[in-house]
Amino acid sequence: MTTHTLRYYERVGLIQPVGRARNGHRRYSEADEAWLNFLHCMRATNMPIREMQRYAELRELGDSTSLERRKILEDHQAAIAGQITELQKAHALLTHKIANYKKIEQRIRIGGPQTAEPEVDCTLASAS
Amino acid sequence: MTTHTLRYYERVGLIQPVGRARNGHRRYSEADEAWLNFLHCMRATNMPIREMQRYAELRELGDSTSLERRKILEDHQAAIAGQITELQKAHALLTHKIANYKKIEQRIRIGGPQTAEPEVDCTLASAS
DNA sequence: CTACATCTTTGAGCGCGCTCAAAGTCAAGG
DNA sequence: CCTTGACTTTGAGCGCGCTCAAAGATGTAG
Repeated sequence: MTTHTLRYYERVGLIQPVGRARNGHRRYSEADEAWLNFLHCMRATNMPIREMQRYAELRELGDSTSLERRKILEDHQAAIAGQITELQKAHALLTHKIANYKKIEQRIRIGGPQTAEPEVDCTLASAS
Repeated sequence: MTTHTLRYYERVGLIQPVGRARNGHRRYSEADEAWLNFLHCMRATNMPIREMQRYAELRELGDSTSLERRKILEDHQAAIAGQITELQKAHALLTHKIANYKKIEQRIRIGGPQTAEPEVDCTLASAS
């Protein structure tokens, strides 16, 4: 996380004005770091800034917002589950395509028939 | 996939000029659809357009580019694996945080002690 | 014949999430 | 005293991946 990003997060309200040293420099407490870590983790899993802003806002309001905050996290967790599924599908598809390329390379090396089993853009459905 | 996106992909060379009906309208063949499906799958897993362009370019050049194309796919597959790991970590973290929220809500309902076990921004390391 | 919908083209615009530039302040080292 | 360097501020700029607007051609229904 760059200083630029930290400033940006501060500007858009993701983090509250943080403590300063005597010279005016920012000093991040451990609590700040934990919160930043959490933010980073959410961003890394594609939570939009707007949603993080909403969450941060509720957090400022205290425990009474627990339910709403929990809903946000549950929704995001579901989104993550969906992403994992997508990624796993793609991963499997790539395994097939890579194997196919290995076959092609084999054919080229042995100077075999160049026309048999042409390359196919296998879809997820028919991942041959 | 919107028509806008299809046009865009054509413009940037991800798909070759496609067949037309007599009136000039585009007609996508099954091969076209398979390729688009593949592109969609790669985009959905965060392959940058530039990399897809590179791949498409190599594809136009035929089997002799097999090795390089395979490398691209292998790299992307590794990237996907990394993403899955990240997502799984976040998923686990959220499970903990959600459980914590449920506890808080419980405390609120029974009017219990409001100060015990304050909320914590659990990190990945210490996901309590 | 007249609407209306659906495609075509080109080029511009936009939302997101940073990322950087410019100018200034302060603290320590030589 | 002077330089170096790390921070500060504000506001502008950018790369990505679409997304849309405007104007025009063509086909189908009433």
